[in-house]
Amino acid sequence: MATRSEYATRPRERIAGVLRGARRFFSAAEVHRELTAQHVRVALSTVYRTLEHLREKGEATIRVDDTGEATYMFCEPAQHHHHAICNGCGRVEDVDCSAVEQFADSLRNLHGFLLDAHTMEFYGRCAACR
Amino acid sequence: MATRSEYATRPRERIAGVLRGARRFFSAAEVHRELTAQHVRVALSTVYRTLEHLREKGEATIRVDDTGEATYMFCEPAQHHHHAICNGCGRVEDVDCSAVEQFADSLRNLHGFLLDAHTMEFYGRCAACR
DNA sequence: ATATTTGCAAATAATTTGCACGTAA
DNA sequence: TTACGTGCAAATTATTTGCAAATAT
Repeated sequence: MATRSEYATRPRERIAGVLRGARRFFSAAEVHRELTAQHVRVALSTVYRTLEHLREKGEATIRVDDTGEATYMFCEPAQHHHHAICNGCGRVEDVDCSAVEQFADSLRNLHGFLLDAHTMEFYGRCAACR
Repeated sequence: MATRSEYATRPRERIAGVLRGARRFFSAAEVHRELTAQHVRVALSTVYRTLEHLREKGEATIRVDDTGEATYMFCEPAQHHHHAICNGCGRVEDVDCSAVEQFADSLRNLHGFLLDAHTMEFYGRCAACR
């Protein structure tokens, strides 16, 4: 027993390589396109499975963009933080925000709402793109 | 000229009626299911078109949920505010948050990031559900 | 009248799945 | 070996579109 998965295969390495290439979110189609450009043939379904696999391992974060497409990015365990996404290059910066605790209090006071979780994203221009 | 659309049709009234029924987000499928339950026959494509139409008119807000499904809710012009979504009943409460201005400043100072827009959502239990 | 809206069926797009074959350990 | 991974093609799901018929103004 103690069946642990984890085979280091070429397709997986290449897919992870694409994510490692830039700190931004990639859709399965983008990863696949990138690999094709590198003359690496991988099935699109494998890209989907691998991205989901990375997420299960906690190595990647998922984000459903406003068109409904799922995108992934390498992202540390993420002790709660938020993302600032550049509209120019897509680069993502982590934003720690402890001030959120205050929101939680006012939410309870003003709305009687008990906070379990929250998401925040900021869009704009990173230092390099503006 | 001055071609203005806007026909008050029965399907549109019924679809709007569903949204009016609860202050929460509905997917096209949910609206359609609801109407079917009310013995109102409307094409699913009409639901899609009508929801999108309501959004264009500024009467409804769209939200792509974590599964990638588009959902809509009636929502006032929305002088910038955020949503507190109940995990129990889905009810949505508006959360005004002027404190965000402060975030904008620290973002610029800490990351050199110029903020254009942002989104925030809070999940938890509303007063009625906890 | 006539411009807009609807229903229906077919087309897309993103994602998932079944399965025979390939491969890491 | 043999359990896990991959490719491929077919199946799902959510959403969109073309077009003739229905409807609001």
